[in-house]
Amino acid sequence: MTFMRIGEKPEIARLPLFRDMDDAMRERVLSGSFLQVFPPQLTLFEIGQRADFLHVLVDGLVELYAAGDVRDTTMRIVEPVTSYILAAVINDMPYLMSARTLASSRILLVPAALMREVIKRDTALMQATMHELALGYRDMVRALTDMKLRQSAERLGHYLLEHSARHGGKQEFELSGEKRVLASLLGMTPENLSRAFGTLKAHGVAARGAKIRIEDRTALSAFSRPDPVPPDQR
Amino acid sequence: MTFMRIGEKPEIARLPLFRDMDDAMRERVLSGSFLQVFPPQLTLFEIGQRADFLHVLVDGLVELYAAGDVRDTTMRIVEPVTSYILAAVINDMPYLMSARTLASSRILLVPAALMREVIKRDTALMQATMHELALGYRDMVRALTDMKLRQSAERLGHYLLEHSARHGGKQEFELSGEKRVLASLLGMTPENLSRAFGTLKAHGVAARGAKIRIEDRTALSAFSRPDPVPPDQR
DNA sequence: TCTCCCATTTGATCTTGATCAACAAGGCGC
DNA sequence: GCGCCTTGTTGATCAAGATCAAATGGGAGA
Repeated sequence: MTFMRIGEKPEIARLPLFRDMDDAMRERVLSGSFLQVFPPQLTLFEIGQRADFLHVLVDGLVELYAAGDVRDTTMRIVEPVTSYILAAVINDMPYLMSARTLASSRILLVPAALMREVIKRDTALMQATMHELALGYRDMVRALTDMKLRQSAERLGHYLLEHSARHGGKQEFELSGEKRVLASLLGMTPENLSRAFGTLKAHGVAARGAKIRIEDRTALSAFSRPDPVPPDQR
Repeated sequence: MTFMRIGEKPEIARLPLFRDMDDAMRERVLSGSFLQVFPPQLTLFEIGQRADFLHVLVDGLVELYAAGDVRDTTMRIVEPVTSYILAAVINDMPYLMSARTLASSRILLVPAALMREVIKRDTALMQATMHELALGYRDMVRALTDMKLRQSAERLGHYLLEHSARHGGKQEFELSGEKRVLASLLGMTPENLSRAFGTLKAHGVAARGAKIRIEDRTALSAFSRPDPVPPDQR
């Protein structure tokens, strides 16, 4: 649990959330926050807790998941550099999801009360927060329709296309995180994820371990029926 | 298509979204908007369109739905008095859902550009918008976990408990809208919704047509496994 | 009041994905 | 290098929900 005051974090300042705000205000936020390193597989917070920090994943990998009585389900896999659980912080409400690190991670912890206070003073930050929440809302709308309208292999195909697009559109890339987590994110069992990869072989996807190659983007796209509305520009 | 300038709409002014803003600014928003009456089953807007108006349902019933190639799915049933599609308006992005009236409805149409302009000028409105979006985001998180973790009869049970709570906690109430729409909202077929009502008979729910009576709230709650986090206060 | 129409319900069967079981394949410590 | 433990894959069966088909029933209009 190494604590350290923040020095210069240009990547954080470049985040859409903090980009447009007043420099002095940003400095105030950052100097009131700490950058902390967490080992893999560590629970960062639990569902139901009062939101005490806004998190910004600087480096590593974090899983957000919700718990039922019987089993958990992965809601989101957070890659750097991204903030998360903004909604709970804004409204000073309990987390709806738990979080754990999937890899050793560097996370900026912004005290929720500080965040709320600065938001009230800095209009640019408030506007950025508003935009961020609207984008998050739209992501969730897409995730829900995905779950309701597509079947499992289609969901996987869709995920691979999006994931590839988010990482520079390369046709070859590596999955982030374990397949079991991906399966849970996509709302299926690990067994069925395997079978879904099998199905996608016939639709332009070559997979060996975590290495994925999209050999026929058109075919995959046709199979997984992309959203009618293109992804939001961020 | 009856257009009318708005006169006094205290219920709209009382909405969380508009409640705290400057009176003159609110007047500006309202006088730039129209209150319009729509017949039932009319499409209000289609997925993919640029968001041109923020909607506030004053009276009636509206369905928001997303379309796949094969079938549609209901995303939300909007009851008065509530605003909707705020996220698309804020970010000036295309709608992710289509909307249709389920009953004859009176809807306040606020031009999106006007809304965005006033938000920039009125901090209280911006803050209210931010809160609203955060709540909407949390609703979607709940909806997604609901879909991923509960099976169909449990989803129905959960819906009935929430619906009852939202309508003053009465143990007897009427469903809003047709059952086919409810089925789609809950991510099942109308046939299975019928069967789900059958299942719930053994868990404290009496249904005759659209009239529902929750005879044993404890049993129903135990069966449908409520969220670990209680519903957000609005 | 009587029909007709359409939403809903009920029943039978089919499909998808979950579960259970066993096996393969790496990666890591000793 | 060797075994061991975790992760992923494959196969067989099971359960939930979808689909197809047909019957019921309630309400609006004649």
